[in-house]
Amino acid sequence: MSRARVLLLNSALGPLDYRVPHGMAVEPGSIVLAPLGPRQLAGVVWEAERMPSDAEVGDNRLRNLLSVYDLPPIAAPLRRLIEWTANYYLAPPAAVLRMSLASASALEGGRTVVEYRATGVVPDRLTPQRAQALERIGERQGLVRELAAIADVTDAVIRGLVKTGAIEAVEVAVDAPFIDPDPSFAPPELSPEQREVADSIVEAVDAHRFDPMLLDGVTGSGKTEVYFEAVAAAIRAGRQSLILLPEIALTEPFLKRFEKRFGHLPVAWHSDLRQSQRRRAWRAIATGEAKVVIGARSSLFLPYRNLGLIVVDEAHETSFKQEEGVMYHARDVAVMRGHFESIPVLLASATPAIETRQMVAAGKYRELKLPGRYGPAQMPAISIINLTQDVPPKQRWIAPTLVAALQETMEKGEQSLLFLNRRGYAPLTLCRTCGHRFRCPNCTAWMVEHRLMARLACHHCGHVMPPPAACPECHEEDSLVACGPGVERIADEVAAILPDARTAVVTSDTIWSPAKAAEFVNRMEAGDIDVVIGTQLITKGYHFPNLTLVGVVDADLGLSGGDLRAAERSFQQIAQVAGRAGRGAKPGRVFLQTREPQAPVIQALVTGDADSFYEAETDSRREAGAPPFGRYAAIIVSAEKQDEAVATARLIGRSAPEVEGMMVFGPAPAPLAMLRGRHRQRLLVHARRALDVQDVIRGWLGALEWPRGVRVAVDVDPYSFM
DNA sequence: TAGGACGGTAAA
DNA sequence: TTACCGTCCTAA
Repeated sequence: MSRARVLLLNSALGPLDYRVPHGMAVEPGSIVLAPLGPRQLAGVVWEAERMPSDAEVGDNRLRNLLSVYDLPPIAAPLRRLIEWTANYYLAPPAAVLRMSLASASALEGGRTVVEYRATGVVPDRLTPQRAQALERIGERQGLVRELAAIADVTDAVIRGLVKTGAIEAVEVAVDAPFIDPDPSFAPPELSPEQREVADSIVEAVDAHRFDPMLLDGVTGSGKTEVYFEAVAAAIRAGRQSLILLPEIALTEPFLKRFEKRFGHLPVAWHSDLRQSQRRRAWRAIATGEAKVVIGARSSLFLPYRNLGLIVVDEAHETSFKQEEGVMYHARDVAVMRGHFESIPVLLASATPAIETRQMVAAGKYRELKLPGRYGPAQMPAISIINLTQDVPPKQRWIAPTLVAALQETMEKGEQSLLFLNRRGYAPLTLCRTCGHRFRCPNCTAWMVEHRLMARLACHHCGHVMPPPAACPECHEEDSLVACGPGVERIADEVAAILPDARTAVVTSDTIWSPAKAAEFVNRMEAGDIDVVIGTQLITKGYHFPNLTLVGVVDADLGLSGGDLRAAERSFQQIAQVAGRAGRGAKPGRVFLQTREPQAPVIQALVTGDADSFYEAETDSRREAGAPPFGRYAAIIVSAEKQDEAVATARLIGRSAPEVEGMMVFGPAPAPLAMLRGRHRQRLLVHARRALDVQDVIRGWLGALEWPRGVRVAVDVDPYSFM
């Protein structure tokens, strides 16, 4: 009797054992359909010794597997990655597996239609109509309606012929195949330095060995062109490449660059794919048809048939950290996948994370440096606007110096960018009469005014309401005032300063699809926009040669959060947005508006001395035992009833084990004490690096029980402390 | 007594 | 997670 351990697509369940019926062949990795109670569920056969089950079930109680899907099995390196991810991030293995089998419909097969063609069989009764049909159809194949049209007979005649066997049905795949990118389509001219770096990556691809690398070069130094050479090498070697990007809404310019280099588009993978696109992409990835995949972080777990290279572009981006469900960091998991697959992993960034720099310093990652900007472009000059001296007028946020710079730039026919990482018109609305503030009913957050949509919106749960005419508290009319600036308000200010300027607001509210991104890029390139006002969405990957002025409206904003990465993130964000200026032949200027000109971040940006800033940041992390020198894990308890959340959090706090090298802080109400209608409490675990803190937490929480409806999530290596 | 809401539990 | 079952309550 043959039994198989199966990991089903049900996160609440561990692995279950099944009987393999006679005539069915399975191996570890086989994708199978299994009965579960009254239902049927897909799953993957696993090595029993690697996936312990909590209760052994006797042979007599096993049920038969129903079928094996006609798909390549999940290969061992991916199975190891799924195990590693589940173990490291304290997630159910099935939850990780679900990311690999991301499309239920893809398992069933590609979409097909039934077409018809002649078989050569002559029907018993060959009526004139039938004879005419067979003669005219000849070798042709098509839908019934099409054949009837060709033969100039009715559908019924064709169907009659099908019945007699003179015409047969054939299933035809409707999904058009993806066209392979051509590695030799338009190779770039690389500088000698770029060529050297590219060759070094290509060598690693050809050697098919695990080789984590940091590709470090200022914005505009041509990192993309360089790693495209490695992608070309992988295509030539017949292997697949995965390029991970942080945001997919703005991949449009990236896709264009790819198409220019390789002649065809890559296969895209992100959460906004339609079901049919998802199915088609998944199958192409699993069969090896997709040679290059551009994807959001979830593309990391897909079952590539023969992966040869992973690139993590803008690797410093914190959006690679998944903040719900399986809370993994795509950058780190990418390196693990490279390890299991024995392939190179390239982390590309102009502003690498301290964690990544430390891996280089420790000799774990190799560093490849691109020295300067490519071609004639120079790095922009960065200057400070001290907001305590160069004061904007009341209810305005752009200082006179920056106003003058905007005017000059526009007069020269060049483009400007104002950066403010705040969506909407104003972050807070209050009543002048009674002081009432508009709060989200589901979250600990203010309702943000969006004039373009004529709504107040919560940025955490999506709750919206029309802007009220009167205060709901004191019923005073026309008493509501907008407090503070958002990008929409800055756009109004620009319109007041430069009445002739053509402006564009670029945020996730205005650029929510690849088509919108393309439209914006086209308008920008055509010179139809003078001033762009944007959030961090604009910091990523755009290349506008005529953009010569960047103004950072509030350079201090990123420091307010106060979490351990605030200064670093602030530096990265401003350095990235500054990098949008002067990417063509014309030199760029950058102004930082700040109230703290002496802050280390600001000084590092102005002097260009990033190294000492990073050194100081790294030292302070080392002293605090913060990542990457020590580790954190957050335990987030949430429930609809506040007392249940508090009680469970206290129970967890009380039960914390005494472990050498580990400290537990809290519980305390989370900064976002209420989110989407759930009350939240947090505990923070700090551990020294060598401690297997996951194992401790597993044992600790595993021994506890809490009421239904209370959720306890563990965020290993947290990035958000909200 | 039928039917609905709720909570607990099994699923191999 | 989902389906099912038992318990308890209410309306008829």
